[in-house]
Amino acid sequence: MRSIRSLPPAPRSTVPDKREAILRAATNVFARNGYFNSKVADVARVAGVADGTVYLYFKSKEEILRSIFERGVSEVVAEARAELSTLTDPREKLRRIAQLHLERLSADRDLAVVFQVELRGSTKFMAEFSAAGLAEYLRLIRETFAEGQRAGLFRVELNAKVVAKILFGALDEMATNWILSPRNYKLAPLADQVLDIFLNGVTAR
Amino acid sequence: MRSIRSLPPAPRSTVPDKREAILRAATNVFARNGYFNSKVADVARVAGVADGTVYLYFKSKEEILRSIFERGVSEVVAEARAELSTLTDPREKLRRIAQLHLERLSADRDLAVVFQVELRGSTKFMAEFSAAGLAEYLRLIRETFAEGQRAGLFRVELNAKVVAKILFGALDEMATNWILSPRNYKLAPLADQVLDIFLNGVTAR
DNA sequence: CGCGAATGAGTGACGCTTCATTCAGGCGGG
DNA sequence: CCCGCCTGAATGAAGCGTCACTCATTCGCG
Repeated sequence: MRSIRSLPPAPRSTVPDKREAILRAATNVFARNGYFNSKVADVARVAGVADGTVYLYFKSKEEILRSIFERGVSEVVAEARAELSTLTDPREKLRRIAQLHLERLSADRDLAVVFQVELRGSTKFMAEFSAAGLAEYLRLIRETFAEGQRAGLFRVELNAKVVAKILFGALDEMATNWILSPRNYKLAPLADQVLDIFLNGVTAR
Repeated sequence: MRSIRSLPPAPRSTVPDKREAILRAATNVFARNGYFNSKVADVARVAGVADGTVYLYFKSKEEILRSIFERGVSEVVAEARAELSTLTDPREKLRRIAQLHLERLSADRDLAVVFQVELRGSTKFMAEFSAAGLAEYLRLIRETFAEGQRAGLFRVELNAKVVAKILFGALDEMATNWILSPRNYKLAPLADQVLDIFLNGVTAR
């Protein structure tokens, strides 16, 4: 295991918002070492605060992870809903969802690692993830698809729930592969390739 | 955290192959509590052996997880290759791959949890997983798809790598959702629904 | 009786969390 | 205008429970 010590602590004076600094640091440390292998002391060092300070802002190590997760989900869902209101064609909506999904993950690789890998690392977090954010996200996809079915664009015999999972799963796999790959390619353009195949598969003829 | 103590230890005499018993027990315990929250002592109790005995068969706790993973992957790839040799149509081959994928996971829920959740819980295991088994599995899908492209069945402009990831991702999401769902539905039939949409999306017209 | 397999209590390290102490800066009285 | 008081934020050393792993001892079979 590589030591975290190689990273210099952030200078004391440049950290105005401690809570924010701790969340950032934690995202970085968790992404590098994994949640269970990360020490609260590492997070504190990278954040430029003392160990004890972490506990002025978070009840426990676990709550730090939960906070990273909650903020990420609420931001992305809000952004997606806002963007979608400007579009009418369900096909364009789905395309925009896919683009946002991959754009957002590729914009912050550390956050992406936490979401794609660390959050999946225990049934407990997974269940939470599933119950809270993922469920709502899948619902967004499902409803958009159903809208397209009613408009006669998509095959009506398809189960919207299953379809939503297929699209999400395909995007999720793109993201996970991108994180694990040593190659340095662009993630976002894959959204269009996925949508191309997906729309072809579900379009009514 | 729920105690493991509620499970009675297996009777001493009924455990002929200790290594096998430990692997089974570990799959069960890891699936219930997560790898990092599981104690070697729990695994030993469920396996019906003493703590120390675990170390006669495995170098470390981590090696137990690795062994579960290696056996699972090698079995499934071997089975898939054998089955595929009896088929000629690439479309049928892909369908069979998808069916096997979901059938195998639904046949052993504990194993499925370890594969879908626990194995993803650290970039380290993920990277290993990716390098070893998953890469080969994706290659199998990709080559089968490319075969169909050469035969004029599938759209030649599609990137076979991306297509393989889409199919895998969709199946993977079905599996993960099934594990996390409290509902008790059949996983395997979803393979056909996924393939239906997938083939529709990639077929040359 | 001998020997390899199995045991499980012990150990040492580790890391989350606590809390007695320090520090910084706003405020009021002289 | 200055100074010392007070408050709450910040500190970081250490307590304390937890667990992976070890090894001296026992077991049981041939």
